[in-house]
Amino acid sequence: MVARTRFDADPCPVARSVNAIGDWWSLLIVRDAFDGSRRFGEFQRSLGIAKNILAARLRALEEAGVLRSAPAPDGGSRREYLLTDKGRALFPVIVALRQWGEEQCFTPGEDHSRLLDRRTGRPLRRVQLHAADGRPVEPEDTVVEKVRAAEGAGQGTAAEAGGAG
Amino acid sequence: MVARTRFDADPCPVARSVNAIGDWWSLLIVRDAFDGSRRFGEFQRSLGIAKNILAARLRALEEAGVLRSAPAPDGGSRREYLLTDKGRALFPVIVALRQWGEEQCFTPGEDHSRLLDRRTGRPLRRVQLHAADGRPVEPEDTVVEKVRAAEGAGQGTAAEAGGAG
DNA sequence: CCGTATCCATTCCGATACTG
DNA sequence: CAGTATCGGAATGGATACGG
Repeated sequence: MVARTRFDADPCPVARSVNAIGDWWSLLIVRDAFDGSRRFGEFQRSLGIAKNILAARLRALEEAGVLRSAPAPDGGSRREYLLTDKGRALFPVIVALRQWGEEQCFTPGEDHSRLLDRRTGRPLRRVQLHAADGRPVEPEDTVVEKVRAAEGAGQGTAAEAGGAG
Repeated sequence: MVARTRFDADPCPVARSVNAIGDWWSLLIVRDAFDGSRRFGEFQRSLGIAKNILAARLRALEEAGVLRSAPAPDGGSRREYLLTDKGRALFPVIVALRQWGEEQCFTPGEDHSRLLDRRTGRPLRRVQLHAADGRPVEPEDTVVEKVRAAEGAGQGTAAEAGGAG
C-alpha cells in the first residue's frame, strides 16, 4: 500500500482536521471563501490554481462538508460555492494561522494584507488561549489525555506531558 | 515551470504560514513536539511516517525556524528536536484546529484525545475572536485590507467584503 | 537507536484542449 | 464563464537496505 497515510480514524482531532481539510490548497480556498469568493473563476484567479485541481478540491471540500454548492443566482447553469457552518467554524483556524504568519513570516518593513474589524478598522486582538476558569494558558500548562487505541467506548486514558494534542 | 506553486512572496499571511509549515505532516510533527516528543524515533512511532520523509520534514522545519536541533543530552551522537519560539507560537493554531476537529470531525459517541489544563484537568475554553475593543467578532464583521502587488513600501490598499485574509 | 541513500508506485499539479 | 478530460514532468511518500 503506497497511498498516503490517512487519518480518518485517528483519535487525535488535529489529525482528523488535517485529514478533513485535505491539503493546503483547500485551506486557501476556504480563506478565499471567507473573503467573499463564491465562483469557480474567483477562486481560480485568486489562487492561480489549475482548473482541474480547483475542481477536485472544491468537490473534496463539498464531500467533507466544508463547502456546499448551489445554483448561482445569475440564472445561468453555473454554481456557487458557499461555506457551510462546518466551514465557517474554521474561521479561528484561519485567523490563528494569519496572525502567526504576520508575526513570524514577514520581514519588519514588509507589506501584507490585513484582517480588520470593519466597525473600527483595527486589526483583531491576538488569539489567546484560556483555561476554563479564564486564566491564560501556555503550552506547558496543558496535558494531552490520550485515548487507547480502539473500539466503541474504549476507556483507558493516560495523561502525558504538556502538549497540543 | 511545473513546480508546485509556492507562496514565499505572497502578501497574505495565511499563504505564508502554509508555505512555511510545508505540509500536513509537518503540522503533526509540531503537534507531537508540543506533546513532548523530541527524538527522531518518538516522532516516527507516533506518526507512523517513513524515516526518509520524517528526516526531510524535520530538516525543512528546522530551515523554516520552527524547530531547532541540538545534541541529545544522553551523551550519544544523536540529536533532539525542539520547538523554537517561532514554533511555540503555533500553539493557538494547533489548538484551534483541535477544537474544530473535536466539534466537527467526530461522531457524537466517538472517543478522542483531549487537551486539558493541567491545573484543573478541564478542557481549555473555546478559542474566541475579539476586536481590539474586546467585542466578539464573527467572520462577517471583518474585512481584508489587501495590499497591491508589489515592491518595497507599496501603498495602495483596498478593503474587501468580510473575510479571513 | 538515529539517521541517510536508493528505489519505485502513486499522486500532484500545471498546461492545454475541449464542451456547454 | 464553468467546468471536464487528458497528458506529462515533478514531487510525494512508503519500503528497504545500509552506515554511525
